Amino acid sequence: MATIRDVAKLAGVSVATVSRVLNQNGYVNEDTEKRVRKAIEQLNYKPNEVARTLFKKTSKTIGLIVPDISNPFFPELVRAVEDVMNIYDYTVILCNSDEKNEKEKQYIEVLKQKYVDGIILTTTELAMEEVLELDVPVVILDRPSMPAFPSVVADNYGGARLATRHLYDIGCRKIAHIQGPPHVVNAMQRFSGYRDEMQSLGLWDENLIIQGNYQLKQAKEATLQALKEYQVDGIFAGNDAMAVGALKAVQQLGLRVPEDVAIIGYDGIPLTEMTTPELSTISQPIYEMGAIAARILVKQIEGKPLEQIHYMLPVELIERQSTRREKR
Amino acid sequence: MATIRDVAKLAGVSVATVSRVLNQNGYVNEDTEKRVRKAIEQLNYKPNEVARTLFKKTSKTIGLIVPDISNPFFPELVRAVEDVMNIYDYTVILCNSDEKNEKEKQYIEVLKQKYVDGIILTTTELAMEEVLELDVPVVILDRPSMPAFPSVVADNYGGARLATRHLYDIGCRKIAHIQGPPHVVNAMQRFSGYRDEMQSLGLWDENLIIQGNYQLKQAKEATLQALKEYQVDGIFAGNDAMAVGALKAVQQLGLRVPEDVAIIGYDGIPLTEMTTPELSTISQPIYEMGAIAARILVKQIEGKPLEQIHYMLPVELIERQSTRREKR
DNA sequence: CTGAAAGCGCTAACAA
DNA sequence: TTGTTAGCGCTTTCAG
Repeated sequence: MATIRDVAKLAGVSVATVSRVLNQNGYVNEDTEKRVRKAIEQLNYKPNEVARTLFKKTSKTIGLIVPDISNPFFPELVRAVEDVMNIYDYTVILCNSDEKNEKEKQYIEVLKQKYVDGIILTTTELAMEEVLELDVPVVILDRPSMPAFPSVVADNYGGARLATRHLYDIGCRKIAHIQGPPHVVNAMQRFSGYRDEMQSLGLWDENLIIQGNYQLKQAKEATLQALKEYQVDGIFAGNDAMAVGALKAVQQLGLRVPEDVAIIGYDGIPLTEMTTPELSTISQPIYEMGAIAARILVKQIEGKPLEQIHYMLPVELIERQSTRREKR
Repeated sequence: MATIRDVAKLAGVSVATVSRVLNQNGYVNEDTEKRVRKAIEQLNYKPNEVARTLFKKTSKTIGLIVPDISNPFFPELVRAVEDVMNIYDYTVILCNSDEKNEKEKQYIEVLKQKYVDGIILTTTELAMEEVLELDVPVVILDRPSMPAFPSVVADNYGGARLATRHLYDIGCRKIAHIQGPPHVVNAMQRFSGYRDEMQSLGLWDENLIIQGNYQLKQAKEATLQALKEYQVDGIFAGNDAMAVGALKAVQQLGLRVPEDVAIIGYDGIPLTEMTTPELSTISQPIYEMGAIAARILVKQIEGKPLEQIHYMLPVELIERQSTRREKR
């Protein structure tokens, strides 16, 4: 590995001069510049990023903390972040927190020690103070929590009302909701949307709430249980995985989807097109959420003003077979 | 951010001494050590990783290059790598190559400049030379290609034979194969397994080969086409996504799965449990593959000998509804 | 057992 | 326009 000294020696100039041409910074004679560039070429010299980082305290690296990349909601989000950061020559360190406060803190510590230029955080668990005392730019993604930071989220409340209303529109009157984990903010927002819509339709009934934890399996069991005790003709699941669980439960009981029970999920992950029947869902602009988060992080890093601090992206009803009935 | 100088000053010792207690390296008087530790505590001092990296040329960071994290095969693999590296205090930089040589080269360049301690590579496209002249440890994951490097792969050939044989065992005689992209080594190995098994069963027929590209959509179209032209009673898809495509095609033609056409996929991603009927598949130990790759990378980094260079992990037949018929 | 000093590879004043 | 110099924060000889 050639260093800047080697280049300087070969070109017959000082390292300062080489640094100047490297960073297009300060004046340098045209001829000298040519010589330097030739030397760089010859030695195939690439500046050492670590040394640069040590001096400039900026690493062209960001940290991305997600609960669990193997949860099918996150890969697309991560991909979007990576794509955009890549454009701006940033590299991303991926961290899986499992929503554990302990792991998050640890990661943040490590990231700081590595001089990351910013952090994108997808989590709710993190105690405010921890993040507040961070001296790097932060963007909160997907799970709204701290108004103090820029954030990118989707319209969970509105989406939930939309889903509930859709089930109503196709004729459902006993609409159950499989709820996500209570400590996850977006799950609670979806619940609120469901509740408000049900109340305004005059259909609200506490017995229609099914406890889920965003996992297929648990949702299936809970739905099985619920369906035995209570009659329902529509299910709005808090995410797509749970919608699949509900689908399996309904089918296992010998009921038809959508004729006997209509089902709609939430998130719009690719999986929803793979079931039979295909699942209706509220689709979030996952890729766009990640991309915007990345872009506003870069803006912050570059010290540019954000024209908007909190992004709430619209969601969209995707109507598929699992809710396709005659409208009344 | 406190530096080692601050600690030294507060403890009334030289930085060298502080460094010694930090790295348990060299002798230091017990009392002195106590004073130093107290100072560290008081200032909440954390050594600056970047400075350390510059000096030691080791960053406690590795690069992980995958084709595309949003392809459902990779999240679990990535998760495994992250989990294991985390245990050894390494951090992972995630890179999506899209199997593009250009992007891979670029990433490798960047990773080298950041002094990563090692690279895990999931790709076939990379020209040998590029990687060969890397001076950091490398592990090839999932896609066998270069015997020069340690690798972790699954038994693609054996798995394909197993799948084909399974379809035969449940009574299929016209067994089609949806092939993965020709430039992907593991797709070709699976094809070989299929071909050899079919030949040894005396069922080989070139017309039964369907061209796929590992994508659901394309596989569905191709299968639709194939089914119209040729009668088949079993389909072995080169991966699970294509198996879903095949499933959709078969269902669209009004045929029953598994009665008319049995289907088996490959990979064993969670998705296979979510379809109706649930898909039989050849399950690869995805998490384990990632974990082993990470472990042997660490071993290499630490300069320890590998007891084995090439790992070929066994696969497993998972029998689900899509092939559940009476055996004959 | 401890400190002084050199240097990892780069950048940024400050002079010249 | 260019070179000299002093660090960024850490580790490691080498003396003492």
